[in-house]
Amino acid sequence: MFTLSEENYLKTIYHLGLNSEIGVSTNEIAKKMQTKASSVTDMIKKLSDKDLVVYKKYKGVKITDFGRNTAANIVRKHRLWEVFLVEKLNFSWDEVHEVAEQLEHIKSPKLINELDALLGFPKQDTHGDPIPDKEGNYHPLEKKLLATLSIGEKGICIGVNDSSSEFLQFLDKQKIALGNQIKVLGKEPFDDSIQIQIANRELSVSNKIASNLYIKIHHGS
Amino acid sequence: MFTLSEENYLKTIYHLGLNSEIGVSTNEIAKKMQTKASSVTDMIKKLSDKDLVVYKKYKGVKITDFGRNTAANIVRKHRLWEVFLVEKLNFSWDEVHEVAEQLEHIKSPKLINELDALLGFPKQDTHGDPIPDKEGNYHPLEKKLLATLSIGEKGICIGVNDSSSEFLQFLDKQKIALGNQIKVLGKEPFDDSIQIQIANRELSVSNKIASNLYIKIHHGS
DNA sequence: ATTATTTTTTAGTCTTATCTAAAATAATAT
DNA sequence: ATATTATTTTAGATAAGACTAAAAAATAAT
Repeated sequence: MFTLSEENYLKTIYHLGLNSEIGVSTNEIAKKMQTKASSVTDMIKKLSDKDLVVYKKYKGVKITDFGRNTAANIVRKHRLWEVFLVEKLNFSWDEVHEVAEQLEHIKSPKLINELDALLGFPKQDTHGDPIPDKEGNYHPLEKKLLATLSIGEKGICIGVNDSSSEFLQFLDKQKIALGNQIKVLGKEPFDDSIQIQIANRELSVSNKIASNLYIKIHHGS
Repeated sequence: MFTLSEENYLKTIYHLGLNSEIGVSTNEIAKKMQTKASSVTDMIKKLSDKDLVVYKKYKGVKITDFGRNTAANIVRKHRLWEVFLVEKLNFSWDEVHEVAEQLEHIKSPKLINELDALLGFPKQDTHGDPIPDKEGNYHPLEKKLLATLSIGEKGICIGVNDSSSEFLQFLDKQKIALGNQIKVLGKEPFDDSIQIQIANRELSVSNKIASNLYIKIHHGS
């Protein structure tokens, strides 16, 4: 079994390493975890001793299969708890993260599998992120950032990149929700803002917003 | 906010002090928590610094109003989670304790109050113990140990003293459940066993069992 | 190719929570 | 009242996880 700290480091390494083949650097981890590089080095050695990562001095870390599996299980717990909080306990999607950060460390396989069943085996969490199954497998959604769409393209709003309270509350205020259909009406080169149609309304959103909103593209029909 | 360790010590002191006016001794705490007396002394000082207990050297500790309130809140969380695990996640009553020990430390007032609502504001947990309200108040049930009843007395089985898996599984096997009506048919002086009638069956239970089962007495009618 | 800069690691310190062994105090027995 | 025993506290050590400051290695710049 792993400590709270080990689990948090592992999760960070897992997320940082998802979209890159090369190792994750010490500084990257330190920045993400708001800690010092020396603390990261210490912890990396512990994770390496436990075969969760492969560590080469000055070369960063790479997660092992065992580490990836362990991390996916923590992510599974985090996301299932998020769904639970929203669906069963009336949390809004900007309130769930902090509590899920705590709940993800609870150790009980039965608990999490029963929770999964209670929620009807959801495939995505409330931010549109996929929920790994018991074996750690999941299907990443085919998605593009709104900012990368061309004029005329349309799709469904399925996730966020930044899940800070501020951003999520902004979306709520603008009545932009997951599941909404979005169509790009125009793009303004001057400030890179984007004109969109969403739920029968027309809206102009800044590039910053558009860079944090994931869209699932309609293929074919 | 308090550390995991502080919360666990406080909870133990709260429980040990419930039925006695005098202070709780260092050794009592050490025994209950499976730790050493010197560790208890160290922690007692920390709890005292935080005004959770009053500590006089060599005289044990007494919990303060603030400490009692804090402890009651942890107990509230523990017992609500137990109900949740049994009612919503198909746990049996002998499986809940270990997981609830973890869940009771999750910090989120909204979480626990919504959970309370989801469960329909239960007043007792699955072992018959009362659940404190938000303010830390609760009504202890009027209860007697089965071992203390006289021949002919009857009542309802409402709680257990020992909530170890072994004991709870024994009760399940004997089909003794909370809510069952029990009548004392006889007492055997030789081994202090007790003959009872429960749900139309007659049963002889040992003194050890009878000393761990709480009965709510029928008054009047 | 040698500096200069950035990144990473090491060495040493701090805090929290634990322990053992010894000292101090309290309780008990004679 | 004093000696014995039991309890509690202190002193010092250890391990985990974090930090600062300095050294080492890798990268970038001239």
